[in-house]
Amino acid sequence: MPRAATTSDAFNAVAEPRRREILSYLALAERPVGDIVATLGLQQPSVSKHLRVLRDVGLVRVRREGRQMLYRIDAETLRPLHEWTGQFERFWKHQLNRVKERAERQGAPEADRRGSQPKEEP
Amino acid sequence: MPRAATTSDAFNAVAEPRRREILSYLALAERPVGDIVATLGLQQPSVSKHLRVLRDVGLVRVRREGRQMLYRIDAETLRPLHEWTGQFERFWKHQLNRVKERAERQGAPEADRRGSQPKEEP
DNA sequence: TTGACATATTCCCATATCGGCATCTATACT
DNA sequence: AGTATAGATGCCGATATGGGAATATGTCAA
Repeated sequence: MPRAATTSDAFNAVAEPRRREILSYLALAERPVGDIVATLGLQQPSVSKHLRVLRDVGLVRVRREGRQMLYRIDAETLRPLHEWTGQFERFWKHQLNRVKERAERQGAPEADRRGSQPKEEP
Repeated sequence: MPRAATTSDAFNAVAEPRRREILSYLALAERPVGDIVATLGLQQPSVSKHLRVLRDVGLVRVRREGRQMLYRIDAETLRPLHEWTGQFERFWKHQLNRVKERAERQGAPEADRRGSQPKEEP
């Protein structure tokens, strides 16, 4: 079984750096494909394909405007990603954790062991 | 050119659902491989491989304890991901945006056009 | 030592990927 | 109608992937 399709969810779609760049760029404003090509310095077909993926997972929306296609972001789809990562926020939020980690690693000699929770948050 | 390696960065490593599950599980406490296998119901070799990837990108750390390998999360690596997605937070944070979007799409008829920024935040 | 247990690594395979290049479609312009 | 412009799609090839099964490595225990 190969890797999950890039279009399977936002996580996979966003794994590609170029796609991230495109999204960041589109966060500024709605833009036609040509602008993306010019700004990011990618091949036009390449951009179209990336946009296709982003479109399939619902990260962007399109709208025709004469011969151009105007892409705008639909970041709502990115929310789960932000929230999922937020689950681990406590691990970096306060340097306090560093202290705690050291303590757990060195101190508390054999108080708890395999199977017990090194309680991260009291 | 194939997709970037899963070990190329946290974005790619985390694109795999099973790897996300493992991380969430490890967020609770340091755990030996066997616990992960039992809890997530995956094959042992599969878990080992996933852990290998997570290890390579620095999302987890290992420590030997007798015959078991105790894995613990090193979520610091996840921080860039959280921050990158945070860049788009304003798109969902307040419903205000919905209002603004409607306004931009319909109102302001032909004031700005191709090339001008539909300023998202005043 | 030998054996049992915990985990890691290797090999095989079907598949989706991204880039490059060529081509197709759709709209506009004269 | 004919041409130019904006984008999309199709085909190709090299490659890393994740699952499965088998096997290897490492540690403890008798």
